[in-house]
Amino acid sequence: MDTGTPLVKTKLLGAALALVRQNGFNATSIDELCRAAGVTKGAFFHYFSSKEALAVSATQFWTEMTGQVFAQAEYNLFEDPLDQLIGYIDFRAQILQGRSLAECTCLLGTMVQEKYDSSSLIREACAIGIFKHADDVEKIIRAAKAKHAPLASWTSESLALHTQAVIQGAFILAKAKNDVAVAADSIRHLRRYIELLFHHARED
Amino acid sequence: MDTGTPLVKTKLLGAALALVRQNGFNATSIDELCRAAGVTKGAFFHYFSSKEALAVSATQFWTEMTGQVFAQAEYNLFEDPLDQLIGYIDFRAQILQGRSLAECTCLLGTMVQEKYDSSSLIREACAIGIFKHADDVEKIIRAAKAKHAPLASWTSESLALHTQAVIQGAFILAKAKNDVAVAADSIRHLRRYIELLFHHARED
DNA sequence: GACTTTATACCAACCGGTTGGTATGTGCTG
DNA sequence: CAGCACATACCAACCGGTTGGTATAAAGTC
Repeated sequence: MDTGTPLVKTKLLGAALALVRQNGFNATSIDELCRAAGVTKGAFFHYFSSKEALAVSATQFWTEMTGQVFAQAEYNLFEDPLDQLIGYIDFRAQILQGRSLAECTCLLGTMVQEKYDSSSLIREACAIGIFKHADDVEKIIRAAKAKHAPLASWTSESLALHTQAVIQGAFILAKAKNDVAVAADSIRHLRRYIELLFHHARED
Repeated sequence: MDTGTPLVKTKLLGAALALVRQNGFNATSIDELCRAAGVTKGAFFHYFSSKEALAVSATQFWTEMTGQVFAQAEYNLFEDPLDQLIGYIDFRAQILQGRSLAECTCLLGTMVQEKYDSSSLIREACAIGIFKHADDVEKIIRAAKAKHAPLASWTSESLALHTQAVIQGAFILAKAKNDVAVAADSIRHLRRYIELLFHHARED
């Protein structure tokens, strides 16, 4: 069996996801990372040329991982694209349940806020992950719009981006309050907005 | 004239706002802070017992500063509370115009994302600032709801928090894209949501 | 198929610079 | 001359990154 990527590298990336989501990127030292992964520093620099390179790899790792989670989620099986969209929103809310903040928040949102100005490489890598996911959501929205609200003035793209903004912002409120419930509340507002948007369009 | 707070302390706090918004809290060193403020390290530790204490002071400084900005904004003069609310949203969008990311994003959102798990003091200080502002918005929403949508099922509190989530999330997308326009787009969706919410209520 | 070469995968020790923080000094004010 | 408001000098710990090295295995050579 060949997994393609060596075990040590995967362990380092896994440790990076956990530690960066908990303490942020700058506060996570390479030594700490190696300790968590049970790996020496030499191994780290064998696989990553720098801490910045690890960050970029981590965003790719994250994007693949989460991409699979969403691709395998139930809501994709719904027939009506509007049901898929609402299903996606509900799925985002469901992910919050029973999870600690570090377990349910977004690595990319966390990292880009720290590094957007100091590392264009990391900023760009985060952007790719975020907007790729937004694009997946946009496909659903576009189909839903074509079917239920073809004349609506809003674009599928801007609504897709808005869903991501709400979710990212919900995480920040949750971190401030140290309680994921407030994030679920905000996602519920997002759900209602989308319902109103499509409900309104049908009445036109 | 006695400003109450010494000039050196104010200069340090001002430098802290600028540097933390640009590079984050962890990436901002005390030396760098002193250099930017034109002050020695001795002066820093004369006014702040630790870097953490500076962070807490900075959140209070920020909350007072932004509190004044919103208190003096035009939208407060509108008669109808719903106009005030829409005016507030537009004001938030307007702030983005012509400003760099570091100049228009929220210190508290930036800081709480970095420190929510590692410093409960900073987390709490950020929470106070964020939820105080949300409370100001809630007062407007409560008045608007009483007048235009008294029977609506959503609470003023959760809608106020949602406005803050959207704005915070919009900043993250803007940082990822390195472009404030995407934030303005999301705030426009927030505006439409509120309009739909109140429009819908009137039809009941 | 024995022998050499080269590349890979790691490791422990170490490096210069920076970090948050301190200890001590100094000038100014009442 | 007491005390506050700073300035200077310094420190141990930690930072990201480099070093010189070893063990293993694949690849080329005769």
